[in-house]
Amino acid sequence: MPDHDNAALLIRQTKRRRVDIGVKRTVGTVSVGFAHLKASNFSAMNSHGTEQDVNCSVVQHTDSEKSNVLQKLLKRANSYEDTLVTFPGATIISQLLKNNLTKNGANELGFQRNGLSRRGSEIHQEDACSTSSRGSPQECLSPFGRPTMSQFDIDRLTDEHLRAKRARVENIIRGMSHSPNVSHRIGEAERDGAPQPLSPRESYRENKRKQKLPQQQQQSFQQLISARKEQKHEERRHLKLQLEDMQKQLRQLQEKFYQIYDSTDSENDEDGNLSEDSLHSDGMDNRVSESNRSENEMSDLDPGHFLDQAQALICEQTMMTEGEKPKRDGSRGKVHKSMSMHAEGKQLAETLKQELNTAMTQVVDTVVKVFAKTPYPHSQGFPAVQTPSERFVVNHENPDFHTSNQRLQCFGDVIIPNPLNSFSNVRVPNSNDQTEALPLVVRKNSSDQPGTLPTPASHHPGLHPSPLTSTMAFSPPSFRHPFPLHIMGYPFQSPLGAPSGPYPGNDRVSPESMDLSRETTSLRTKMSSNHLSLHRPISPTHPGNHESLSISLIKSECGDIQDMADISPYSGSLSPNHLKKAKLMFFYTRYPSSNMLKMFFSDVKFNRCITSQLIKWFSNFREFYYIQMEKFARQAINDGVTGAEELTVSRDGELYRALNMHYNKANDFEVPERFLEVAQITLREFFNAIVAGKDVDPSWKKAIYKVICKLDSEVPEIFKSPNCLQELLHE
DNA sequence: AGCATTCCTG
DNA sequence: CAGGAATGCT
Repeated sequence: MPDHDNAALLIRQTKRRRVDIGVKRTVGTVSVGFAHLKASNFSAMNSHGTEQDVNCSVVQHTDSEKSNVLQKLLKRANSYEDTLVTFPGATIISQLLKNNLTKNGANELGFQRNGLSRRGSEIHQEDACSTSSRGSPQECLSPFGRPTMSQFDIDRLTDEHLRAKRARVENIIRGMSHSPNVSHRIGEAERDGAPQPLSPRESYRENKRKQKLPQQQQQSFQQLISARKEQKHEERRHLKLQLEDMQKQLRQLQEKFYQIYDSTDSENDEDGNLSEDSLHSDGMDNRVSESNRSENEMSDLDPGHFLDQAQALICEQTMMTEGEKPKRDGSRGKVHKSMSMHAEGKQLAETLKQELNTAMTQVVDTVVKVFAKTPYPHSQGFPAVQTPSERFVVNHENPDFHTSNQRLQCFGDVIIPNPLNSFSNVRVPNSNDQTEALPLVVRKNSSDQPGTLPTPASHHPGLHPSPLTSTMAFSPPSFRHPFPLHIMGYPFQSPLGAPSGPYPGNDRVSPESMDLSRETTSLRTKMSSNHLSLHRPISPTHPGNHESLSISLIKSECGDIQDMADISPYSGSLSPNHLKKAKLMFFYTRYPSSNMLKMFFSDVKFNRCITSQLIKWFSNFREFYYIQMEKFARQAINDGVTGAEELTVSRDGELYRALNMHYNKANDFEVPERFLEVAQITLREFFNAIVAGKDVDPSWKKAIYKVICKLDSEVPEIFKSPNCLQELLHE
């Protein structure tokens, strides 16, 4: 929204206003200029608002969602079938498939809502499945539901598909909401009987297209619509007829099927072996009774569903479909058992087995090809043709069952039906594979853990391609410790602090610079990543020159190449201990002059870069300090504090804890009392200013800064010693 | 122009 | 904490 933008711009502009107190930081003198003082709005409090963003939506997988996931799979599996080639001799299942298609078309209203023939198209499959997710979820449960189709069917469906697509595109492009009764989503308009409200964006698009559409085209479009409606009605009648026909055939097939399996079951039972088939003889009987359904119930069974039942019977996994459907004692049951049917049924069973097997193989091939990135040899690696019963026996006994299920999780929202577990020889990701994303950034060893300096193993190979890294990667472990020191340009130093190694001329060596055990290594990280990875590789012929080369790189980056021969490894950069020292100094001085810094960091070879960095440090310190002050002042106001006198800064207070955590994280330095006083003054200044409403002034902090900058106290002399950290922290 | 400082961002 | 932008002083 424009208002938002303007507001943001305004905020930014006001924030951009400096709060420059104009402290001139020349030697020892502190002068305060007021003329140009400006202040800015503080936005520190905004950080509280981020909690609202932590509104994580927890995805809970309910059963219904699981079934949805299952249907997603099935949708995909159905679409995969479109890529399958026609199986030679696929007579029965082909017929089932064809009938299935027509039946779906007749049953699902969604199929007709475009007024176009979309049989066999992926869109239709999507519609059917998505619709069935609301109504009868079982319709799309099996990827084997339509495992094959004849070439004629494919051609016809493809043609219809193309026609449907073309017509639909025409509809969308030409006719979008020309008539109030014709929305661009015709199906919705027809179902709801009212045009869908359009978003402004959509209406904009429509207007654009409206202008380009002549009046005549609108009329012709309406004619087209009505014509297609008629076509649709006719098609619906035709489909109903087809459906009835198909249902008859289906019933016959079911009867034959059950008769066959009844006979084979009895045969198997005779030899005493409880084969998988025999185990389901009871279930068979149940299904036989189910074959006596009413027409309406039969319409809920598509051929794919029928095949699912067959699989379920064989593998003792009822495919969950029947349980949800109320069983009726059909009064029109017709169970014919004749010997001629028996022979015919056996042939039917064999054909069914082969069909199932072939379909399974094809589906699996397709699915695996789609899912597994690494292609595996087509039709290789599969066991010899098995009977469906052999193939489906597996699940509840298969030792690989659980791993297979786990493996399925690798497919995300796609779940492969259990029969596919038998593809244990297919190379798909399993539970032993890497399923979680590895962190791209290896967590650095904290220097809070003494002696755990980064080891070569912790380096991501892609992040540190420098020859140094690779060199060190082959160093013996005992050599690892000085590694970061070399990178940083630190001398290889004995723990006693005496300079050693190839730096005889180092008179500025300070032991504290070696005290890396506690400090964080941000600087080291930066240096190692910038100056080693991004710059010229070290010449392999000069393996011992890492340090000096690094130093030179660092120095040249600072634009100060003077006195290269006299470079101390310290002078090139500020160490983490320097930072620590600066933080401790902040307890005494908030506005140190550059000269003061030079005095207190005498072990540093100053140049513009170093000076700026040190000044920047203190600027950052102040920033944090004032942010905390304002935050706590506002918090006190919100808590009902009325007088600044109530505000105190004590060592057990939250404010002190925050400050101490920032400047004295290790808590190994005794914060001077004076700092508490200054902090309390600062806090009260903020409090009073806010209470007085001065914070409406963009430069309201200038007065506070002016006050605080005068409260600097003398930094103890011990800070001038390069060894001050040891002396301070170990007494 | 150079520098210091604040503010913002990552 | 550093980099960069903006700003203002000298």
